Amino acid sequence: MAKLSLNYDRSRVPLYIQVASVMRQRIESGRWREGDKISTIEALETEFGVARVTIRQAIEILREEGLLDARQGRGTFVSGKPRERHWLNLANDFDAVVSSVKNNVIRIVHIEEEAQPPILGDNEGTLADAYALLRSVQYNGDEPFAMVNLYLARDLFLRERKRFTHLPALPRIVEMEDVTIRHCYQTVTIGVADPEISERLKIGLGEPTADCRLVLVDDHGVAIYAADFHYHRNCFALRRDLLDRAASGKPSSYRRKAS
Amino acid sequence: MAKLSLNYDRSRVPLYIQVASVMRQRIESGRWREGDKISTIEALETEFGVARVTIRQAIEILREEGLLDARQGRGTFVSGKPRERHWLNLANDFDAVVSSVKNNVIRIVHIEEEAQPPILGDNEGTLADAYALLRSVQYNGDEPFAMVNLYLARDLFLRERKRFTHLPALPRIVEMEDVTIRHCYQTVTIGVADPEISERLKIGLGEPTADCRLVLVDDHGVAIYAADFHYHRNCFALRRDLLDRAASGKPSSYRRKAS
DNA sequence: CTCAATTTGTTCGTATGTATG
DNA sequence: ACATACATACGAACAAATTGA
Repeated sequence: MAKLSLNYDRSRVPLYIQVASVMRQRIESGRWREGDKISTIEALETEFGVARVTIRQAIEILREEGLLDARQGRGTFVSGKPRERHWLNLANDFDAVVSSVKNNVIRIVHIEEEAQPPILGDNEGTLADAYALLRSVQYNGDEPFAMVNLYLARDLFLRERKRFTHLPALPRIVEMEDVTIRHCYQTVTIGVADPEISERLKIGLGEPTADCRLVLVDDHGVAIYAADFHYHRNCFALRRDLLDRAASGKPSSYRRKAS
Repeated sequence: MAKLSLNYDRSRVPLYIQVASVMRQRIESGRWREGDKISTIEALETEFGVARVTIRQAIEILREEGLLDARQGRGTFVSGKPRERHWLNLANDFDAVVSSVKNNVIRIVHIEEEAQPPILGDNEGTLADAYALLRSVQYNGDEPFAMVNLYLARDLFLRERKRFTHLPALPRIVEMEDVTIRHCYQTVTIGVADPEISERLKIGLGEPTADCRLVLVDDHGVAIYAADFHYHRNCFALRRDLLDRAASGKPSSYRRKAS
């Protein structure tokens, strides 16, 4: 492996933190299993191309996290696994989105009844006349795992102000008989925590998040609902079977179509 | 906004880099538009709760990236946007995956004909007898944007060793008449760059990546193909319309089902 | 039991980076 | 621009614990 010091310029993050990240990854991925003795400090020194102290600093970080246990004269051992990750599975169809949201424990932390409109992408419909902004945090027990900025068409918001300020908006919108949802655009990207997200999710500024945008477009082409879900990166996963067309009538297995 | 110094403990990343991340985000998101004069250093000092020099260091980073232009006596201006992001749209069905892979410019960088088997998830089928490991890098022009570790059932690999060592494997597997693909499991998570990825994608160690795992299971329940795609986070996006059931016969709009 | 090899723990000196006021 | 304090990183030497011959 090339010297890390060369890669160092690329990231500006302190070296020992970079090394710790990689080691944590090795434990998570199972490459280093619980109970294993990991390479000696000297070996890691060579592998990563950094000084002894730097390796020790990285080990110290993981020791504080309970992942490593270093014993003088014996070696360094894997003493635990990171908390289970990726327990949140992003819904893969509209019904699943609605029902997953329905059971969420949310806390509305900020409301603007007359907010700046959201910035819409190319194919995300046209803006409504006005929007309300509802900012909420979603909890799993005590742990915040997502922050949501929801731009809700103001006329819809005003119809049930009380309700929208306390409960998830999506199920209510679906219930409205005079609202037809034509499209539900979903975009998943990787973002970084701004001060607001950092504060709400208790993560570091600039740390990555899974950003999931959901835009509902009605039969007039208007984006009546535009929400940005910022998920804690550790809980986020999206799983699907690209060949599961049970609902679509397509064959559930694949053979070549033509020669 | 709370003092940044308070959040600092959470991330261990140098303060001025955190500040730079937030400023970059503001430019990307359009909150600071090109040509705009941004707040004075004094105002930023107050807003972020950090020292003057720290703000200046952050501005210097963005100046090197061509995003900001500081003029003595006038102020600091937004002078550009980050390179267009999220140009890569992850395929949403199996055919799209195959055809997107088909046109990829890849370079195989490492081969193990008898590799350790991959670690499979709960519902990703059973292991084949043996696997070959093919590591490749995908390019967009000169820019590497993804690194792939592909575990390919060894019997398949041996059938066309030459071909598999030069061209994307997936299209070839689909062509094989005696291979039936029953499932194509896809899992998207956020990972971090290990030394290998860091080196291949020219990004910093520990920086986030979009990790997309693809597992093909045949009609015997065997995982004949297990690939981990590690995408550069800036190019990655997943876009879909959760109500687009054109192919499925479901209604293409949504009204409530029952009272 | 002792010795040597191995491995982590500790300390020094030096240079540079980060952050404040 | 300066003075100050602390963090990061290197290399090297030595101390202490463990292991096995």
